[in-house]
Amino acid sequence: MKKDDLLKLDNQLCFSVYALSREITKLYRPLLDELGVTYPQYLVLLVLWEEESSTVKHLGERLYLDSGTLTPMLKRMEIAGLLRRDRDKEDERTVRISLTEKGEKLRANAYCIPESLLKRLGSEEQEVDRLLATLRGMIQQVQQQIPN
Amino acid sequence: MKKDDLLKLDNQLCFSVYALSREITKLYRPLLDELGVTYPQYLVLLVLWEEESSTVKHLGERLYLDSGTLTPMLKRMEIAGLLRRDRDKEDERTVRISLTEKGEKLRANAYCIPESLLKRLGSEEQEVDRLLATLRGMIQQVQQQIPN
DNA sequence: TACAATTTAATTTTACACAATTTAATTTGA
DNA sequence: TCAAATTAAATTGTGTAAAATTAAATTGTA
Repeated sequence: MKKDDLLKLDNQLCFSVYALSREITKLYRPLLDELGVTYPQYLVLLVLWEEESSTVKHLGERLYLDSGTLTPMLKRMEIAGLLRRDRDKEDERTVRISLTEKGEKLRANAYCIPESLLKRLGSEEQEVDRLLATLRGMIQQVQQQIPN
Repeated sequence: MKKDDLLKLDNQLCFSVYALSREITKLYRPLLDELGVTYPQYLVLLVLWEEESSTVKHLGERLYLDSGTLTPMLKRMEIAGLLRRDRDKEDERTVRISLTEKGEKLRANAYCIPESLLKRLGSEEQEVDRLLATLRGMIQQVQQQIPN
């Protein structure tokens, strides 16, 4: 790549990833509105649908989000009746997160969300899996310790 | 894919894209801090470094951002001395955006930013180009009119 | 045992994102 | 020509993100 091209917007991997992420969020929004949740809340629910119970720390690890983002989000989800936040008795720093019935029930109506993207892409499952693996590998690479 | 797997976080393309985008932003942050700009401001600058002059509308088209996001951002960049915002005399709805000398000078120190990602990924240029093309195609696919 | 170090979540601050709405300017069509 | 429709940017309101900081709890070590 010529040096001049290095700073062209269309050559920025970061921008394509960023823009795609936002476009997917936008695609999902009307469907998520029907569920009554925002996109990051949907991601929280995905984790909780997989696991009986979680903690703020664990959700943060799975979603690469810190408690600055999670705490207000979880509070709003608690207020909305989707989950409960309980201080762990054995270690009071830890806050356990568990779904309510209401939160669990939402799962049944959530299949349309990933399906909408797969339909839009019209790709073979294999292609999607390969891309997923690529992206996950990249996340690990980017997350590596900064040598500075 | 089994129906049950459809809602697993690790199978969500949307999450991988979202997480990667945020990790790249995080990687860039210290470098951008030295330039004195945020990541979205960096994207604005990339467009302006390519073009003599732009408008809020055009920046929005290139970056898929609306004026709710752009206007405050551009205002802060104007205050920081990076660019100017001028009402177009022929169509007063239009606001022209142009770089100051200070804004232009930043370009020379910006090469390290995309380079940091390429170095972290250690990929061949061809691989990156192919991935870029894939992601750009996906953006178009997701952006297509909603058939509802 | 006492205290320093570390951990967990909460809080504070700043900057986005985006839907909805508003304001002002321009274009369109009768 | 003029009102209706459309456009461009600004504003409003809500919800993230993330760095920095704080408060409380727990762990590690002398």
